[in-house]
Amino acid sequence: MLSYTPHELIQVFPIFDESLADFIIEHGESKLFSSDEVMMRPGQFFKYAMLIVKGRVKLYREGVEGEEFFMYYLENGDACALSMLCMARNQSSTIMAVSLEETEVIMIPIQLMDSLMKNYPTWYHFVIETYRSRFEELLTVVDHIAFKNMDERLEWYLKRQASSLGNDIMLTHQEIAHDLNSSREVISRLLKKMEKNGQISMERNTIHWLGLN
Amino acid sequence: MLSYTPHELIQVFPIFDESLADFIIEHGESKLFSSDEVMMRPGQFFKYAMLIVKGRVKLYREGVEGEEFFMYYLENGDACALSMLCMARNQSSTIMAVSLEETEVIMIPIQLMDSLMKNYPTWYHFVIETYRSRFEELLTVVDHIAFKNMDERLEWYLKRQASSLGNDIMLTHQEIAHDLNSSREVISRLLKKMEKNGQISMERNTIHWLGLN
DNA sequence: TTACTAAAGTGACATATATCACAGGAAGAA
DNA sequence: TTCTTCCTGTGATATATGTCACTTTAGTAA
Repeated sequence: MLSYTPHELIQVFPIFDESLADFIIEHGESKLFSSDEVMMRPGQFFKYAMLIVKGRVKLYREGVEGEEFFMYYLENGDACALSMLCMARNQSSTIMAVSLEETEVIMIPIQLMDSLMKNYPTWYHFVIETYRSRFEELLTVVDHIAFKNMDERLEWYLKRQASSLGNDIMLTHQEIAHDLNSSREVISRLLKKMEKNGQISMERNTIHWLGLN
Repeated sequence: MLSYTPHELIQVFPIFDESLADFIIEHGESKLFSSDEVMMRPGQFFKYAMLIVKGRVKLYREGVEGEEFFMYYLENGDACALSMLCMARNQSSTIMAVSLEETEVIMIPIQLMDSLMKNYPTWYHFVIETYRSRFEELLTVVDHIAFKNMDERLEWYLKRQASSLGNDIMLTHQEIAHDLNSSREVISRLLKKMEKNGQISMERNTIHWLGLN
């Protein structure tokens, strides 16, 4: 039993209708993650679908030697597509999800999925839309690593950060390098170029996206 | 009205139950693609979900300058996850699907999706499984281009080809290079190495996967 | 057979990115 | 303040891959 009102829920998940909201409030469980908690880790087996009510979650792929590769953020109104793949055989999905801020999540037990699907058309619309948007996001990720050089990838990365977290991007060069599976020096040099081009300005620990193009 | 018997359909799509098979036979449309036909192209808007009954389809991503990047094959029993994203706004999804052999497809008009979802639980299981498997496949694709060097990617590529098309891989170095968005010379050299390592043997137009590791 | 074409092999060089080594500077701790 | 640590800048060099130029080979058509 959740402590939201249907109205509150619908504000975050506009696709939901009243009856679906009621059902979720009745049967969902609430969970609060503090900042920098690991919410999902490689090899984990999921018993819940997770809906993000508030906060921000970073999803990234881990390489066998501990490399990281940033994929996307989940924010309020999003669901974790991967947690919905929970019914999958317990294949070790090497994906990591980490909260970047305090994050409020609704957990929906997997046993309820079938009944939700059957009885709440808006639920499956929501699920399909979740898959669709993540799928498309993944495709653009593939595009960038398959076809683009690091300078363009960095630019795209910063653009995404800016649109999600605001124009003051509080990340070190090292962190950006991690996310792009590159090295700090390379990123520093490319950032320098972008600064000369007037696309960004830099401070210690922060990059200001000037968003001129 | 399709010319399959429910039994035939269920053989190809084992997850289907009798009533779903009946429904699809009654309302689906059949389409035959000959070899090397473009089945889906960038920017296309879909009015059908496509199920592959027979044949083989190659899905690849196209870069802005005409580069190619192989993603996966669809075979009998598969559905095109992307065609199921049809309800999506008409965003130009820059993906290409080309038949590699004569390919038999069932087309399900998009208007039927809601009713299928609602009335046939096995249908949404099928849809979810389609998404899930393609999503996972995409994730491993991301892994490889993000973390691996060309030699490992080539090896993985050949392994996938072998498991899908058999151990005699009838592709030229040029074609492989295209699929990996690399260049022929690089692929030739790496193949030479693999031959020395005893992983493959080579003939003109064909690579024999020896599958020793 | 001969001629032609597509596929494959190979050396030389170009480029992007990774790596190493180190220096300077800013922020925080003592 | 001084010390220390972390962030950033930068040159030198290594490596993987891409590109160019050319040769060799295998199959095919005449």
